[in-house]
Amino acid sequence: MTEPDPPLTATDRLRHEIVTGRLGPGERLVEMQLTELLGAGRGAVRSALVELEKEGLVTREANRGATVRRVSLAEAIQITEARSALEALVAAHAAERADASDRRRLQAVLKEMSRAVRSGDHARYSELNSSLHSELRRISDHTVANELVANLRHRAAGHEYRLALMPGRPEESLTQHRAIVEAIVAGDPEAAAGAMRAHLTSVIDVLRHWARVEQPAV
Amino acid sequence: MTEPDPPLTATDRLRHEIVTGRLGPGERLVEMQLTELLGAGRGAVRSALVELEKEGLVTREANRGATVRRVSLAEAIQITEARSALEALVAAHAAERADASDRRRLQAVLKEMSRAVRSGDHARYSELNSSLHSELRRISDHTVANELVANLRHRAAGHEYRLALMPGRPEESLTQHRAIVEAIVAGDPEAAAGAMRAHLTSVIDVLRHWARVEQPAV
DNA sequence: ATCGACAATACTGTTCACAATCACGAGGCG
DNA sequence: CGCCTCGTGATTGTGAACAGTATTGTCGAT
Repeated sequence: MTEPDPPLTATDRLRHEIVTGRLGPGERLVEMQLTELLGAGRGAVRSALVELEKEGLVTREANRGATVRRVSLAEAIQITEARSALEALVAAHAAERADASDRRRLQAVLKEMSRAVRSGDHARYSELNSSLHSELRRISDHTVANELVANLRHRAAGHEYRLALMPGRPEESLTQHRAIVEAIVAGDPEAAAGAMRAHLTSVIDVLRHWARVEQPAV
Repeated sequence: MTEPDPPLTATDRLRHEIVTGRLGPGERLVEMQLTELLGAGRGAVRSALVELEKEGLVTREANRGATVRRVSLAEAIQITEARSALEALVAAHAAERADASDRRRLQAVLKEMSRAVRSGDHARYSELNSSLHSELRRISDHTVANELVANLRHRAAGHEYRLALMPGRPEESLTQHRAIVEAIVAGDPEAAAGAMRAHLTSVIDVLRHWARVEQPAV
């Protein structure tokens, strides 16, 4: 009810297919086929491809068509670095602006996350993680940074879905989130930015670890 | 000869018209008129409008057409904050990767900037400023962050062109750039990031100053 | 004179057909 | 046997016409 009108566009649908992995990296995106898949005219499909190219989810070569973008681990690291810089900014702003009710809500989400970790409920934890970020987005009220962050999260989605499966990772992630929330509740922008950076730095470390373990190239 | 093929697209031309101010904020962008201005078909024009909307230079309302985006001072500040976070990252990476020849080039550019300030040559200084950023972009080798920065610079172009005209501003800017270059030459990522942040923080301060001086709204 | 219905206008959004381009493979030629 | 040339098919890129929608101007009633 709070949302007045979410008329999912063709672009939204196509993006969803990509970030959820139903259209895998390297897959060809033929305009005519997408018209059926998305139930839209070729014009709308073309427009969607142009948009998603700007978002970094799709590559297009002249006269050769579009494919789902293949993002290397090196690029995933860059994406997360950029996210780190921007989310630190968001956290700092949130720390400056959070009022009493905001703080209560953040602590409530955190407590639920803690519960989800104890019971090993990954799906629930991931969902709460989204809630937390959503709260930060709202509180920070930093449209520009938040828009860029949303884009970057989509881009790296293919690499980050594995994070939750790492043994011991949820516990580590939880303590980091706790540090972030505490800094914001304390109204300390510097600490909030630092805690957020620390969180994403640890994500980057995991990615780097994989870079060493897995085959370097395809 | 060094550039193999720069076939300026319709999008590039339209973006140029906007960032240079030849198409002012709020101006209506009628597709049919743009076909003549850009020498392209309506399809290409539509595509360009979609792209520039994603870049934040244009707003489009359903069935009501597109206009040049009006970016408020508050938004310009947000844009510069995001730039600050990302350019700090770029500077840090540059500090880590710069080799001997990179350092020489940076110092050469800096020396020329100093000369341009002494002779009061604003145009030359602005040009060298671009050169410096271009060097950082190359040295840092951080595709993701640099792409976002380029976008943000375009967005705030309408507000930043006035900066150079402020009395005493070039001198202040020069010492800040010197600090950045010195940190990179010293190979100190933390210092480089800090110096870059300080530079853009001072830009933000100027914007905030204007926010108080000028009429809040149009 | 003010307001509402209603027609005229000016666009955008969509569809269709066709031209342009590229990948692939067959066939000729050294 | 390798390489170049030339069809052929698939797919993108483009132009023109048409439909849909918001805005503006007009006219009559009150």
